[in-house]
Amino acid sequence: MGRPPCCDKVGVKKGPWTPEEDIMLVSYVQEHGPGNWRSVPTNTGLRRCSKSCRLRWTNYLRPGIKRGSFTEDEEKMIIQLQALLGNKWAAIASYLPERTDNDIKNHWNTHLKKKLKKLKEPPNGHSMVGFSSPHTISRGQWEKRLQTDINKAKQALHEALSLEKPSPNVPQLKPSNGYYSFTELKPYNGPAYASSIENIARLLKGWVKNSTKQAQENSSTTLNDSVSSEGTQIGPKQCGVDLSEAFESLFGFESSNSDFSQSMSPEGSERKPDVGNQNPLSMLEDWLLDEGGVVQGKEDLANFSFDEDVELF
DNA sequence: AATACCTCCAACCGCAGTTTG
DNA sequence: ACAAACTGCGGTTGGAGGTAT
Repeated sequence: MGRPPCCDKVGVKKGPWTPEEDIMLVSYVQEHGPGNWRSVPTNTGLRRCSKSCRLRWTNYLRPGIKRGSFTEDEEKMIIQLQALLGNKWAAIASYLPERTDNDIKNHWNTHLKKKLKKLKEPPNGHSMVGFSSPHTISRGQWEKRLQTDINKAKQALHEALSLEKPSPNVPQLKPSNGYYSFTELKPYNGPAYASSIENIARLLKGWVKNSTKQAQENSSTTLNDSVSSEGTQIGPKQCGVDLSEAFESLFGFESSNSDFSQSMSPEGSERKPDVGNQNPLSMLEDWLLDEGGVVQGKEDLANFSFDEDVELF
C-alpha cells in the first residue's frame, strides 16, 4: 500500500496566511530547516497542508527575497530569459535569486507581456526593430544565441571552478550546518534566519495594524534596505549583463526551484544522496571541459548584450 | 461621495515526475 | 511492482487596494 496522508484533508485551512501562522512556520523552519514539508503541519499544529506551507515559505518567508518593483535590468533579464527558456519561471528565477518564480510570473503576466505586446504592435503597425525573440529572429540567430548562452554559462562555471582564492563575487560553499543564507552569501550559521526575521518584523508591523499607509511604506522600505545593506542585492549591472555573476546564484544559495540548487541544498541532497558520491561541481566540470566552448563563448560574449533590447525601455 | 473599473499579487488548482511503504 | 503520497512547477483565480468616472 501507499503511505499515509501527510495531513488531514478535513479541517485544512485555506486562504491568506495570518502572522501567527507565519511565525509558527518560520519558527519551525528555523529549527529544522526547509524541507520535509509533510511533517510541518503535524509538528507545528498549523492547519495547513504541506503544500501550502512549502509555497508560503518559498514565495514569501524564505530569506533573501527581494520585494518591491522590478528594476529595468531585472526586466530585461526576464525578457531575455523568457525568450530563451519560455515560461520556465523556476529556471528564470534561478537567474534572479532574490525573486521568486511566482513573482517573476506575476510580473511577466501583469507588466512585461503587455509591455512587449505594446512594443510589438506600435500604433504605426510596424513591428519593433531590434526586438529579439524566438518568434522574430531567424533560426540561425536563435541557435547562435542559445549557444552563446550555454557558452557563457560554461565560461562562468569555468571561472568559478578555477578560482583557488575565494572571489568576493563567488560565494563559498562551506555550510556549517547544511544551510545557506543567500542574503548574506555565506554559510548559514545556526537558526538565525536573519532575513526571515526581517520578513517577520515586516509582518508584525502589519499585524500590529497601525496599518496606515505610512507604516506600509516604512516596512517595505525597511525590507529592501535591509536586503541591499547585506550587500547582495542584484544591482543593475550585476544582474543585467554578467551571467557569470548570475551563475553565482546557482551555486551560492538555496534557490527555490533551481535544479542545481536542489541538488546542492540540504533538501536536494537529502533526496538525492547519490550526488554526494560525486561532487556535483566535478560533474559540471566534466561537462564544462567536455567541449572547448569557452573560447568561443568569450568571442560570442563580446557580441552579446542586452543592448539590443535597450529600446524596450 | 459613490460606483465601476483596473491592477497587483498571494494563494489555489491541477498536472507530471519522484519517492516511499 | 505497484499504488498512493510527496514535491515542484506553471496556469489561473479571487480579493484587496488604487484609480477613474
